Order: sequence, then structure tokens, then C-alpha cells
Amino acid sequence: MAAKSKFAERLPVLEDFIHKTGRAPTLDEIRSLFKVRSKNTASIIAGKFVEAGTLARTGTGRLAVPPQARATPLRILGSVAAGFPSPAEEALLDTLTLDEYLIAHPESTFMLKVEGDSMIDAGILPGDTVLVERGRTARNGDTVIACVDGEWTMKHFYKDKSGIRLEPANIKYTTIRPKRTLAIEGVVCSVIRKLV
Amino acid sequence: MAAKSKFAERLPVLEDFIHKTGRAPTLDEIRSLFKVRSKNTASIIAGKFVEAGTLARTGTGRLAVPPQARATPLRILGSVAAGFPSPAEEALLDTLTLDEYLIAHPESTFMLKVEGDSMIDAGILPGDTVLVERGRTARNGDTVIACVDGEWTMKHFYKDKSGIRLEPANIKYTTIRPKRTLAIEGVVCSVIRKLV
DNA sequence: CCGAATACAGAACAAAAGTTCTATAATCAT
DNA sequence: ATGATTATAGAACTTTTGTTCTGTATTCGG
Repeated sequence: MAAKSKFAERLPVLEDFIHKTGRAPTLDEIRSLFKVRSKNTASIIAGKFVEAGTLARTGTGRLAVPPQARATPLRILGSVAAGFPSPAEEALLDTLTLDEYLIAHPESTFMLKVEGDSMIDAGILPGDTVLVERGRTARNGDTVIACVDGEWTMKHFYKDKSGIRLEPANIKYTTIRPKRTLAIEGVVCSVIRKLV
Repeated sequence: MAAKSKFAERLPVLEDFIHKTGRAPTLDEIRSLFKVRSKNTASIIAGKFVEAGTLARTGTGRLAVPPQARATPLRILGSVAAGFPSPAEEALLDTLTLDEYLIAHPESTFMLKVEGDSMIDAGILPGDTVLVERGRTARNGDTVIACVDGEWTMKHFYKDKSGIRLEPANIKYTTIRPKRTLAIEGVVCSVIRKLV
């Protein structure tokens, strides 16, 4: 045996559906998702997923995405100096999801891991993750992902009368003035560091 | 005139519902949301929101959350050195939402704006946003939000035989050994910097 | 092989969700 | 004031969605 249980087989398919549609499937969609012909079977399958917490139900019995799988609206506090609000104030706080905050163009945005310390003086450390928007036009001072003479690198972008130059944020490295080929592949829109 | 249009008045209410439930309302829910008694009215209101892109429809006419308002699964590239994948490779990329990546405990996580340069040597700059998890136990080396003698501050946390000390990441400031009161209000889980 | 448990099919059913029709009130420009 | 436009109410109706019942395969341990 050790054959994967039906449940385990179906779980990733369901998760994929939720990712793609942003909502829970209906029983009919479960039928076509798992190639079962009976609504009863679909209902039983749905029940298992609800039990497992992969799906939830609305007040009227419809299938829904459970809270923990949803985009989290984070409460926004003022500043470090202000500290945490009292429970009474907390209800008044504005909320924002990280997506809303950081991603303007979902189709062209990528996550990229930072290697090396060439941007360390700009507070971009090795191991950080950056969100890169592809196809965006770089402006002076932007942090860009560029391909210079076949090498991929992250630098500050500047353009003046004498052409384009790429400046690292680390005195150990020197400014690059591309000789042969230069492609600005994307602009770094945000920096993310996971601490714990 | 200049009175807010009904539509503009209702928009934040709807957005709040979507935020809270993670799904689109039904016509009946629209009725109670906007205090209208007719299903027809609700249907018309829904139509307006669909037109405006605030809501969408499933293949069977049910109301849904539109793609741009959903959690965005970002494609994960390897590292800066590897550059961007070719279109052929792109389909194979793993995806992750920022929520999945950064938020372990949604109920106790807050966004907080960084003021001051006390953590600058740890790559946390003024203007950055940090995600703070409240109620988490701090471990040696963690970055914490603390309330020392009535003052809110962000520091590195250390605990040894002589007690707790809070160290800034900036030589301009000195280590704090709390005299009267110390409350570790939260642990900084991640740092976010929006560049463009 | 046998019985129990599980998975599935098919159909009838009940409830929910959305559409459409008619009619009344409110608003607004002229 | 008047006609046009818009917002709303109420009800009938269609479609979708989910439940439940009955019966048939399939699997699995002994």
C-alpha cells in the first residue's frame, strides 16, 4: 500500500483551484475537479475538506475559503514611538493587505532572493527578498535588476549626458558603465526581510 | 450638491465586507449591507459594482471577488545572479503569496512604521514598515518593540545572567538596561521597504 | 470467501441566489 | 410645475447549490 489516500491526492488539486479562482468550488465544480459523477460524492468530499479546514461554509451552507487561507488584512499602527493601541482604539484602525500595499502589477511582479552585499548601504542585505517589477521604466535613483555584459546584478540606476551608469551601494565596489550590452530587466519595488 | 454619490458611499462598506469575509456578498447580503429591502435594488447595485470592477461574476452568475482584489500568488525566482527565467521556464516556477510568506499569526500581527535610525545598522531604515507579532516570546537577538519606562522603542533583545538589555543597531545610541518598567510588546517578524 | 466499511452513481428534494416584471417614490434639469 | 431619470419595493420566476435517500461497486481484514 502506502498509496496516497484519495484525500491527499485531491488536496493539491483543490488548493490549486482556490489559488486560481480565489474562491471555494461548488459541488458541481468539485465533480469536474475530481472526475466524479455524483453530487452525493461531491458533497461527501466537500465535507471532508471542511472537516480538514481546507474549506469552510458560509452561514447558508455554501462552500467558502476558510479565514486562515485568505489574504490577511493587517491593522496599521502609526509609528514605533506611538506604540500599540488599546483594545478600544483597535477597532478604528485602518487595515491593508500586503498585496494591496506592495503589488501594483501582479502579472509582472516577481520575488527574487538577494545574493551578495553590493546594495548593503541602501539597507538591502544578502538573504533579503525583493519584489521586482518587470518591464517598468527605470528612473534616476531606482534600484534595478540589470544584465550587464551577460552578468546579472542589482544596482542603482542613473542616466545622464554621458550615458547610463550603475552604482552599487557599497564602497567596496565601483560604478559600472556598461561596455557592450545592458538590459534593465526590472525595477526593485520593495525589499522584504524575514527575521523570525 | 457635492453630496457623495450613493455608489461612493457604498463602496467602502462593500470593501469592508470583502475584507472581512474574503468573498463577495450575495444579493441578500447586499440588501442588509445597504439597508435596501428589494432584491431588485440589490441586483442593480451589484451590477454597478461589477461594472466598476469591485465585484466580478462566476461562470454561473454568482458574485465573486475580482482577480485584482485577490491575494496574488507571486512567482519565485532563484537569486539575483540567476536573473529572469525564459517564458518556457516560467510555468514551472513555484508561487507564494506574501501572506503565506510573512504572516504566521494573522490575528496578532500588525504593521508599524519605523521612525528614527536606532536600527540602521541592522538594515532597518526610517520609513520602513515592520510586521510585528504581539505576544510572542522574545529570544536572544530578536528585534523587539518594547515599552521602557513609558517610552516606545525598537531594539535588539538580549537576556543574560545580569538581566535584560536592549541594544540599538547604531553606534550613536547606547544599550538600555531598563530601570523601572519593561514590557516587550511584540517581536519584529519582518521588515518591508517600499521603494517605488 | 465473507462481512464490514468505504466510495460512488443516480434521482428526488429543499434551500439559496439571481433575474425580471410591475409599480411607486424621490430627484433633477428645464 | 413638468417630464425625465433614477432609486426603490414587492412579487413571481429560473437557475444554481447543497442535502438526502436508495442502491451498487470496490476494497480490505480476517
